[in-house]
Amino acid sequence: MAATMKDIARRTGLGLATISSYFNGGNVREKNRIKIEEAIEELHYEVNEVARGLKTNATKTIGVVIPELNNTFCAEIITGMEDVLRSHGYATIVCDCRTDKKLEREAIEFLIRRRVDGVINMPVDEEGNHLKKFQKTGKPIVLIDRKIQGISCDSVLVDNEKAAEDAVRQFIERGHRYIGIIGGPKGIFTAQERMAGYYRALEKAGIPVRESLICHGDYTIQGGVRSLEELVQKNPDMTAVFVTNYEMTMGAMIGVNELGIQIPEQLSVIGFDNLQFARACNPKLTIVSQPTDGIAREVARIMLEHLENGKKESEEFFTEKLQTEIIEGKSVNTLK
Amino acid sequence: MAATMKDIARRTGLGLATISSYFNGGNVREKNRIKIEEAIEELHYEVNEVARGLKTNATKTIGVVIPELNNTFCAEIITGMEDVLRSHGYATIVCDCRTDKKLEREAIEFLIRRRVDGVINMPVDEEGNHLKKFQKTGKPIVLIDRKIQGISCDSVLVDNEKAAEDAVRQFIERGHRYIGIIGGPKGIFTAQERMAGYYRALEKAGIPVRESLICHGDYTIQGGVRSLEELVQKNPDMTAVFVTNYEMTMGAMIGVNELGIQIPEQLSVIGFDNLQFARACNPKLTIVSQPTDGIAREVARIMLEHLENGKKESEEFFTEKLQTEIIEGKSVNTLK
DNA sequence: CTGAAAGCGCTAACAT
DNA sequence: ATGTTAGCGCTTTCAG
Repeated sequence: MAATMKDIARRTGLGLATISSYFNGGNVREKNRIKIEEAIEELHYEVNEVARGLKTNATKTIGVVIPELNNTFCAEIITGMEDVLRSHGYATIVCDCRTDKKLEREAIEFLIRRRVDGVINMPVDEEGNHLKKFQKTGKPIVLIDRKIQGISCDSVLVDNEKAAEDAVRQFIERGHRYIGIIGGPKGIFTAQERMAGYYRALEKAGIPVRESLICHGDYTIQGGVRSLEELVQKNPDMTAVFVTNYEMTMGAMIGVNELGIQIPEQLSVIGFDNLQFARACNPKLTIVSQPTDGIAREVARIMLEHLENGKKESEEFFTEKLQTEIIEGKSVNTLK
Repeated sequence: MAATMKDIARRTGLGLATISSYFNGGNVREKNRIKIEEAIEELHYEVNEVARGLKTNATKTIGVVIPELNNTFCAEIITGMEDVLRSHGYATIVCDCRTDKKLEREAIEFLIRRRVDGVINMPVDEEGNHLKKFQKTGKPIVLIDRKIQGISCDSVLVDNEKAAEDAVRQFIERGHRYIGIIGGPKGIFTAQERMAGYYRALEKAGIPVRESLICHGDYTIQGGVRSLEELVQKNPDMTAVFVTNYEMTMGAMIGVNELGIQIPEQLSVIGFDNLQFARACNPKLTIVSQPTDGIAREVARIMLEHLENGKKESEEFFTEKLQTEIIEGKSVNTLK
């Protein structure tokens, strides 16, 4: 068994409180401090955070629930958050709910049982029912990518509608009129926003919407492949396509390759996320780039603020909206 | 404050042991079971795993320490492991050590303090010093991608040497003689093995090794870009290049694009990992594919076996070696 | 500055 | 089958 504080108390002849005080930054006589440190060394003592957590009712652990770890956007966000949280002594338990509402709810319950100090969630269930129970604990929740009515908490979002509008306008300005979109699942907030941006850009330009140019993918690579094939097949006159997340962008490129379509001569493309992938494409892809690292650090910062300063429930909750950026490649053709 | 077992004992008029027994699969009279369930419902009771962990000396938590979460190979492994571990009630704490030995050691200490039941590690420190302390707890360790002398534990590896040899032989059989390699960091085990495979393939074919064709990257995208540029510049006669991980493969493709090199006419390429990326390249990339999901599930399975069956320290430790596969694309030219 | 003692929420004997 | 009780390792009064 691992050494305990009792062991080191016995060994040094000191009382428990002194040892505890040593670990919690209290004042300990120089002579005793040395004795304690020797004992720690010899006994290979390591604080038991579990016991500490039980006593202090704070586990120094944050639960993170995301739809797919295997999605670059999510993975990048987690990397950034984990970095800052751990540097503040917080552990991160990541739960991948596979874009499944039931699993998402179970993940939250799992985290409640483990008494995490806070939850960071990129929600699948737009109703937020899964969060109600955690909300009752009074511990902080920070949402990524979506605000939820009825759950009072901070949210860090991206201006998805503007991102999509900008991308589509880019096509329009270059003379495109038959512009396809590979959107996300209808139930997903970000997907709805991006779709709204598409509509708005067309509307502002007075271009009529054609149903067959709109395709709802599922944010996966295979979905991207299928959607691209479908769009191309249904719309021989389509000159441009906007793809609304990274996985589907990769899928669309696969489709383009496998169909032998030339970019941008036969088809102009604007993708989403992952600048490096865009650079690796030939020709380089124009993409909408989200500030992933900024989101990650912002989310972690907000969470820490709640945790350390004990931000009260009564206070106002923030909704931060970060801006995206279009990184130009050579995948958009200028017509005429 | 959250409800406790005491609360539900009071509410039902039952004793603590009965409640505990209810939660741990013991026999409880039908009438009481109903009362208990009602109380749970009304009080929104959720088991406190922290307290349980303190008592049972088992946190049902596994620590995972990896070099880069932001590396697709790692992210995929984690996804798979987390899936099976959580379905068995285990939480996963992931620590990204940024390929830094000091951070790796700190991560392990962090996990020791949190009393995780086991550690899964894709080690950066080839000496394994960081694991010594955890080893003393007698709890299980499973290593990914590398075996470490002196640390007795199971390991799940990939046959890297053969993987590289196969790839290089593929070039040789198609008539290539000036074959470059973008290897990994010299200190990394998998990188050494892949490099060894390169040497072996050349040796078997009687092709002399030329130093300038060997480049040590750092397993990052930028490293891949730089390495490709360097190889091309130093070796005007190079006709093929083998890239030894995914990130550098993407980097190499970026380099190829930015230098305007035609694949496979001017340069043949074999990459590593990520079939989907290979498909998205134009032309489709030939790659060495690792069985990531297989590794993930195997690692998780081994860990669970230790945890549930209490596999003894005295027993033999396994070293499993999984095979890779070459997925052919159109990026390898046949010379004359 | 240090020691003694209570208790966080749970499990696991041991009684009944 | 159910109740009682003693800790698990720590923090935190409260005394001294």
